[in-house]
Amino acid sequence: MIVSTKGRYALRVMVCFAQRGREEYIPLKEIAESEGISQKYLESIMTVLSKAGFVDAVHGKGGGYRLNREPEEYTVGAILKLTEGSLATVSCTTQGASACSRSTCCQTLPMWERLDKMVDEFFEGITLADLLKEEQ
Amino acid sequence: MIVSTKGRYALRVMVCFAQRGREEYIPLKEIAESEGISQKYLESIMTVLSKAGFVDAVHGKGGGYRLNREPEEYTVGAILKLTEGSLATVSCTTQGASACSRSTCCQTLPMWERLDKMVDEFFEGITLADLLKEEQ
DNA sequence: GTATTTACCTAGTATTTCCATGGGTAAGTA
DNA sequence: TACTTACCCATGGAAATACTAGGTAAATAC
Repeated sequence: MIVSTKGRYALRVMVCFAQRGREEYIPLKEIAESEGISQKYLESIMTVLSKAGFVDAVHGKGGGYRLNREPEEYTVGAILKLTEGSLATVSCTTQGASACSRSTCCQTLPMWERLDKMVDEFFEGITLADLLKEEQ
Repeated sequence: MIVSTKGRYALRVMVCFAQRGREEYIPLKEIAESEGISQKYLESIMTVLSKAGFVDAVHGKGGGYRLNREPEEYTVGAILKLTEGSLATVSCTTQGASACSRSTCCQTLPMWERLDKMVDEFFEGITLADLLKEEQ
């Protein structure tokens, strides 16, 4: 598995906010219920999104969260990298060249690097606006 | 991370066998030492490769393992699927359509399915022979 | 036929990551 | 002042990961 619930939840929630527009603030409780996600768990995810400036937060009644920018301006890659920390497919490529003693002669490393690049380009090529258009 | 050490070790070991040809059997101990992998851990991986008919095993002195087929006939995908069990990037796509109650209306599911397909085609498009040619 | 070498089998275990849960505090609104 | 909301910190269970340990069975060499 390359993406855990944390990143997947973050993405789904961001899609929700994108659908709702930037007119009003939506409380976390509402999003958690409509998406069927644990409210407490979602809190920790929203904190990350908020601190990174992906969403705008307001306390008190009538408060909640909303997007800070237009859906076109968020790539799936940016959201996932923020919440997941890394999207590396193997640890070989994450830890830098010095981590694995065999990196200089490893026959499989170039393949992992190509895969990482491909996955990164895939995620960077999709925005929230693209996901909104998605139909089943 | 999409591929754990188990799959990565399996791949590296298969490359080793491919490099050594099918003339002689190579004992696990030799491979483990040259690759710097725990001998005992590698045992469990070789058992899987052996049972699947990917390698041929012979007991006693002069015994060991060797490839059963030519390097061109092994795709990276086949080796990884065998040892990792699954190469699904998210659990949404693994557990079948019924697993996630939101699969029919999920705005992100089509993206995960496209990613899975892309990754699968990537791995299926590379053989052991291709890895042998790899240069750093 | 005994010793050695190798693969094969079963079980256990320490560590880490994942996926939350619980309880409180601070900020803003009616 | 009461209420609603975001924010903060600590804890815990479950599963996976990456081994480790100790034995058994098969083949070969002497």
